[in-house]
Amino acid sequence: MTFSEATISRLPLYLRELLQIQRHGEQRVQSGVLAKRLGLNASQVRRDLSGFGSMGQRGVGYEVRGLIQTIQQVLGSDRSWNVILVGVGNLGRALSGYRGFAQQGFRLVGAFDIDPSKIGEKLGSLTVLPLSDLEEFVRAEGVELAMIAVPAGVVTEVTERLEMAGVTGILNFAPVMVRRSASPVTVVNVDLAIELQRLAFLVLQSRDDSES
Amino acid sequence: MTFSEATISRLPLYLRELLQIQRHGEQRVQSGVLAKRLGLNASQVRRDLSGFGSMGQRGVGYEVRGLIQTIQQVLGSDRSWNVILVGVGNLGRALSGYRGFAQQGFRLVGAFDIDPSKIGEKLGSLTVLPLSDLEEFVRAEGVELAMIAVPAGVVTEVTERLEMAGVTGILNFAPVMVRRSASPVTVVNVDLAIELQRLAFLVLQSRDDSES
DNA sequence: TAGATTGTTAATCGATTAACAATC
DNA sequence: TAGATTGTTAATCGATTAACAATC
Repeated sequence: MTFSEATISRLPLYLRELLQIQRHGEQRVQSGVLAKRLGLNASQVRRDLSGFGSMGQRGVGYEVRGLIQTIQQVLGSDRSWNVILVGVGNLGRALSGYRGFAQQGFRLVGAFDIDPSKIGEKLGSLTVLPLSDLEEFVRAEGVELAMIAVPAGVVTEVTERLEMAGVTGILNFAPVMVRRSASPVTVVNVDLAIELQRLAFLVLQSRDDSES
Repeated sequence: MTFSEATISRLPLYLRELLQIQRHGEQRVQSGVLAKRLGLNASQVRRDLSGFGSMGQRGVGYEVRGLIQTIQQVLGSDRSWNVILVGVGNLGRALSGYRGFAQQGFRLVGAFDIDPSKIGEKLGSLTVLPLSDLEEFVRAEGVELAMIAVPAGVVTEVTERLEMAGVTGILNFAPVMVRRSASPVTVVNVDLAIELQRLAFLVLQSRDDSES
């Protein structure tokens, strides 16, 4: 069971739509329906899904429940992940309250900050801990993933400490690319300003198109 | 001056690195340096940048200042955009305080919520306005872009209202895909849970790799 | 001139799509 | 059986990369 880069990036999208379809009470879905909802081509959807082996029935479609289970298994959201948050600013707070995470098996088990005024503060059911507790906590709780929402200047330091402590994946929201030298840590960078920039560019482009 | 999809998605990344390089005091940069910083191939960088016409000097490199200006122009971040925020929950608050926006020409000029308890609240220098003021505000202030951070259930309604009011671009942070029928509005969807899912998958994959 | 690096071509690689036989 | 939809092939399209002549 191996998938292309492009297919992998679409699996979470399929999963989201399928969960929605399931909530709607549908038991089956066709490639054409999924394609339309996601703005893709039906052939593309069938090709993506065929990576799972035979999941569909010709003339009928795909069983929603089965597809969901399989995709969740591939993505690792059939199991639970212990996640910590480093940096309890505005963005960190937003992340800690984000509903979507828990639904996909991500359990926020700890939150850290360096600012003494924030230590001890409540974040839902969590208490903000000092950054100095980071390493011990990661080991004791078996933390695998970390979200970092700290100022750009301290990203490198925090990343290194997480790495040393044994975290295996980092979701970085600071506007600097985390470079991992030759370490075994996987990093995904999310830059909100870049998304806004992409939007602005697309808007300009669609204006040009409609003029010509 | 026309760019491929793939190149466009990299332009904001080039811009970010170039700004960093400039802050460092460097006046010139080579394709190989940019490539390394962004994890790309040097040929790819040269090919991307060659879309601007001749910006580099053989044997020397590219002038940082000139590249920055050109990319900003292409992306539309050489001018200023009026942006509003709809939905002042945790995420909305985080977005309103995000430093990166202003730096790239995005001016947050208004914030809206439907919850009466939030109306009148201060958000930096802004005051949260009731959703009922949306249309008038958009027209009066010449708002072009909107960020929406509202519950999934009201995304469609909010989107339609923004569309009718004349907004041309929407950055959607709610975990539902905004579908634009045949409207002229450009939408970019950002789903934070999906990024965490991608991370988890990549972590699983790197474990498999290192085992085999 | 000698060394360095661009700009661009041609080759390769990967992803999308149309089409249709297989089959429910 | 007739209608529908999958799974898969082959064709197309687009993006990446190596290589090197052009030129600073």
